Amino acid sequence: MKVNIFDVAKKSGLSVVTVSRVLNNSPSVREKNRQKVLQAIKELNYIPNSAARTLVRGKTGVIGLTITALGDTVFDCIVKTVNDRLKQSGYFLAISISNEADHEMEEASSFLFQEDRVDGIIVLSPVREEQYIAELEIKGIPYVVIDNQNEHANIPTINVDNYKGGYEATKHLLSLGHTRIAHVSGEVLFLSARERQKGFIDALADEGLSPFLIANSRFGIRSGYQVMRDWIQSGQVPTAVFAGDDAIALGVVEALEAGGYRVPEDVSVIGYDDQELASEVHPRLTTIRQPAGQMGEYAVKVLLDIINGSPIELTKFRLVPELIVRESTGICRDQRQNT
Amino acid sequence: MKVNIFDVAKKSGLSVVTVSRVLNNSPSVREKNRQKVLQAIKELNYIPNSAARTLVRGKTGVIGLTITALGDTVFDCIVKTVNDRLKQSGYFLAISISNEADHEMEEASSFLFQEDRVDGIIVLSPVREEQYIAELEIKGIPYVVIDNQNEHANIPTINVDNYKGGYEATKHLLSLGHTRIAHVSGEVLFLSARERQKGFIDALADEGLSPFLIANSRFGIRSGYQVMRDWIQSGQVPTAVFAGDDAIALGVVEALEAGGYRVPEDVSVIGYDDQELASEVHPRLTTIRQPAGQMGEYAVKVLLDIINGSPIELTKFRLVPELIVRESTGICRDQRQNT
DNA sequence: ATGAAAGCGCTAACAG
DNA sequence: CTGTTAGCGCTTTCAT
Repeated sequence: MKVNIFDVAKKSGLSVVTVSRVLNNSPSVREKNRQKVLQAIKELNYIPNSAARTLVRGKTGVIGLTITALGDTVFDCIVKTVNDRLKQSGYFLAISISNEADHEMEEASSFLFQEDRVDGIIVLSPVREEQYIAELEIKGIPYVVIDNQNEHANIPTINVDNYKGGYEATKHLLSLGHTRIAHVSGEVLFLSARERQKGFIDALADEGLSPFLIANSRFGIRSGYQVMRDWIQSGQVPTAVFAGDDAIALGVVEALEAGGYRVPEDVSVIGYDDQELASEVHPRLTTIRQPAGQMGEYAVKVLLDIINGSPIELTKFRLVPELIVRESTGICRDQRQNT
Repeated sequence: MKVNIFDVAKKSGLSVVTVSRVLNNSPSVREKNRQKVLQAIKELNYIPNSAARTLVRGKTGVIGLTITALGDTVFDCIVKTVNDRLKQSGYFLAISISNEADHEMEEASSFLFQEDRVDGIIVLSPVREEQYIAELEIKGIPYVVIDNQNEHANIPTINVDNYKGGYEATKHLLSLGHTRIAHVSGEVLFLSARERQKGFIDALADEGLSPFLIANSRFGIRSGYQVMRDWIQSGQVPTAVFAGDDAIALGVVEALEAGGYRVPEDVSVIGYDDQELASEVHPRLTTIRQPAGQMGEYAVKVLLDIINGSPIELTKFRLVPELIVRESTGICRDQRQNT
């Protein structure tokens, strides 16, 4: 049943070494023999045993990526890019969903951490960052983390400048003539949420303005909906709102429309992330795009450099997000009246 | 740097065999010695080499799962369940995103297929089903496919009864007094879309009714939006619509509200899948829930049975979906007037 | 209860 | 250009 390299050698009338050579594309094999081997491989339906190869080579050829949940189109894009880039470098990608609901410390380790199944790991937006890092350090597994929480950590990271994102989003609103601008943030527990908010406040301050309203809420549609509904009920309606993410933005839009306000005619709404949803919903969301592809690229580059022991200049990257203007933001009504 | 079992043996003053025994929880090790070994392992920070173990044992202990894209909360749930169930059985899960945009045949194989890195594979809702299956069969890798496209294929599958889903969704609308019911389907290229539509038509027929309108469209928000908008513009507004999935439903609701219709007061809308979105959007969507958890469970069970050569009674499962009533459907207005 | 020895399938020297 | 010979790190007989 199980056919191995010896079977192929016998069948092709050559030695295992030669077979191994054609397996590894060694140029030093007579074309005629190469064909014989290939032929035998095909006939026998032979597949090299990866465990044996890994054992002797000392490396697995696979890079792991841990992620906490699917259902995020930005992550999806990152993962796809990582997958492609890795393939180009001759590596395979293995993804592991780390159940964040797992009983605390119990088993922080995904299968990737166990033993030495991967040559390196990309940690994507971890919840328990410290734990992961500690474990990886101990085990001596090369890694890089994308979107980390602890800004002080001196580890290889790929991040996006959330401060700038918040700042730019607000500036966009400002440029449209808005002055009564509110912000619905995601959990301030997240560094990203805090940074976006900071950018928001500073952008306003730079114009001598202060926030019309700020709600420290949660990421998600319902959250945005509730906040906006409450504001409407209390008669406090801004002319523009900067939402902590696209889901919040969607909720805000829903609440606004339910309350009889039109977006963007009556109030403008800008999201964050540029999830797939953002360009499908009506009105299509103006938002701050995460440079997902770039994040994936850089992560792979940094990780591979570390693995190969390449001279590493820099292992901390801070990428910049991009403003995507669509339909949910427009000139401030008050402004329009003046014209 | 690299510490192996011999180092542990030396440090603990015992043989590699004994070390191996404690590694594998063999009961035949004197408690005192077990402690010594454990101690040495800890001090040396020893991690067993999985390649070596795999090589000698003949099995990897990891199950692969291929998926085409993240961003789907139903898949997310399936994957999480699979992950947990597998862990319970002592297996690890490795996920592989199969780039469907890949140059055709070129490299249909994910890293999971290459060589023999996994003991079995769960194929989740494949696009190029036939190709996958063929490859898996040739390589002799145990597998099971969830949500397959080819209804005739005689392979281990876990499916959901989409016909019943479509039928029940329609019956729900019918029970609310609706008679002018329309359907916006996903790509009829998908077996699931065709089956749902069939259930829709049959449910209507059983009441002596025929579809008010049917649009063979695509899955997605914009698609639902466009179809509904066109219907409204042409003055053909149903009192209820059965959407091929939750995204379509969301688009339909948006178009309806943009057109001045209220959901569910003026027209009822039912979705399909019960994506996370469904319960977050306003109004919260009535929908047909996919039994995601169950799918994961059955898939693992079937696959493990195949791997273990257990006497297998059945390898084809057809699970039943569930109607989740929320806010987007209500009594037909005409009906209400009569009461 | 413990250990010595024989591989698991493959590749990396080192000859020829 | 091709083959012989050692292992890679671990588990598994088979003794003791």
